[in-house]
Amino acid sequence: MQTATRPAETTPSAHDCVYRGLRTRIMHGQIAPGAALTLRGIGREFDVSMTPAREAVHRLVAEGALSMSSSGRVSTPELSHERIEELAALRALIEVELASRALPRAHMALIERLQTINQAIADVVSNRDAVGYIRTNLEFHRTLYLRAQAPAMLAMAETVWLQLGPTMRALYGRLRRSDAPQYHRLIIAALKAGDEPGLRLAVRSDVTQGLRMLAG
Amino acid sequence: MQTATRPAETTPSAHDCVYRGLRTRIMHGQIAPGAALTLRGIGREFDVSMTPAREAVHRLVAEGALSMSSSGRVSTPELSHERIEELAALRALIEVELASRALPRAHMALIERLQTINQAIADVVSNRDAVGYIRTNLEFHRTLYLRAQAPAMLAMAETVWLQLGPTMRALYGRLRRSDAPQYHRLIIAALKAGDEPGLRLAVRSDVTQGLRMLAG
DNA sequence: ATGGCGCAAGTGTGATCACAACGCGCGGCG
DNA sequence: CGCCGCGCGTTGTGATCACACTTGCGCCAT
Repeated sequence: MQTATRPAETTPSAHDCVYRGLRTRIMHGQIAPGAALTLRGIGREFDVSMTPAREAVHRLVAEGALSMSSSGRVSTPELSHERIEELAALRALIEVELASRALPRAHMALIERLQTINQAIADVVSNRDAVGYIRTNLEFHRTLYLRAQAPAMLAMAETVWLQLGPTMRALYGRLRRSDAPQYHRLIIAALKAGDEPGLRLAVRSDVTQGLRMLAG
Repeated sequence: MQTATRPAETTPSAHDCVYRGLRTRIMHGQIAPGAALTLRGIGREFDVSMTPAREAVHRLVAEGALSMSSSGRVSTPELSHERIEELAALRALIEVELASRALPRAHMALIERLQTINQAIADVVSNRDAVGYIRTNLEFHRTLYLRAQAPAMLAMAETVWLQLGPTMRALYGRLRRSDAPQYHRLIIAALKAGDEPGLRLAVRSDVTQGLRMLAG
């Protein structure tokens, strides 16, 4: 089965390829909550055997991105309100810290890139593109947090994003279209002003605003 | 990641058994940093084939408990000072929140159990039992945080403990023996008094005190 | 004696197979 | 007409095997 393409000199291990593919799909909300997955189906889709598919699925289950029934059947989880509230609180805790650490290192080039991404968000919002909205919104946050130089914290934040992925799409349906970049502008303003309390409040508000209606 | 699920009457799968065995060993500091592991060796030790051993190892690598070289060789990681500082900050963020959420639900039976565990800590400390100290100390924190009714946060905290596991033992060697339960007593006192700011400070101090000397 | 080279043992990866458990649908019975 | 039981297809699990790659050790040439 490993006959098709081997162009690169570095070996991109199959299970990692499957893992990344599924991971971005889940994080971007391309899989509905409650959807079932099968190892053979995944293997067929990615042109690998069951072994790499099983490893990728187990890894995602371990990270909370997928849930596994007692019989081993795998599906995307449907989160309870309590769990959504918890994950929102975790986002607030970690991302406020990441933003605070990124603040002293945020120079003008970063702020301009954030503004560019924010414009892209406005575009996908006007196009009713749910997946594009989630992806671009996460890109905004990741771009800011990369400046914090805190890989372990960023990994934790991405794990939380991953767990919230499938429900994000459901959230998008109820979300008012126009208020998407509202707190993003506050974040950018606080970055420009070097206002740390304002930045913390803006990030916390941005993270909490959408999730509150799902949890409450 | 989810440790709360009961296996019920079903036979626990082999890879999960290997995973839990390795996980507790790593978290308790029973494996030195930099030690190498082989899939066939693990399989031989747990009397399973390579397949469950590989899954368990990959899962631990995904959680940051083990590190994998470019050739796929697996060993326990040796953390940099920056990473230790990050993980300590994460502990502070998450565990302070967990303690704060546990405070309104903490009744007398819980406080008594914490005092019992604290006495056990004093015992193992006097016996120079590093592994026992780490295990009992984690039991103290877990017992408190279980009252927060926040499984996602607790899972995050345990992931951080897991990553710090191999270096915890190295920390224990430099640690003053007598000051171990010092902040624990402050935690218990704050719980008794219902003093939330005091509790937050005590937990933050307890989490940060030992790790600061490793990171700085 | 020492440094480079090649072979052999060992390791991770992925495919395939045998097996047990679960789910679902069909058919018979009340 | 409805309900229960059973059999087949499907799924996850774990063992085994073939293969590519790394590693480390010994041997030969300088």
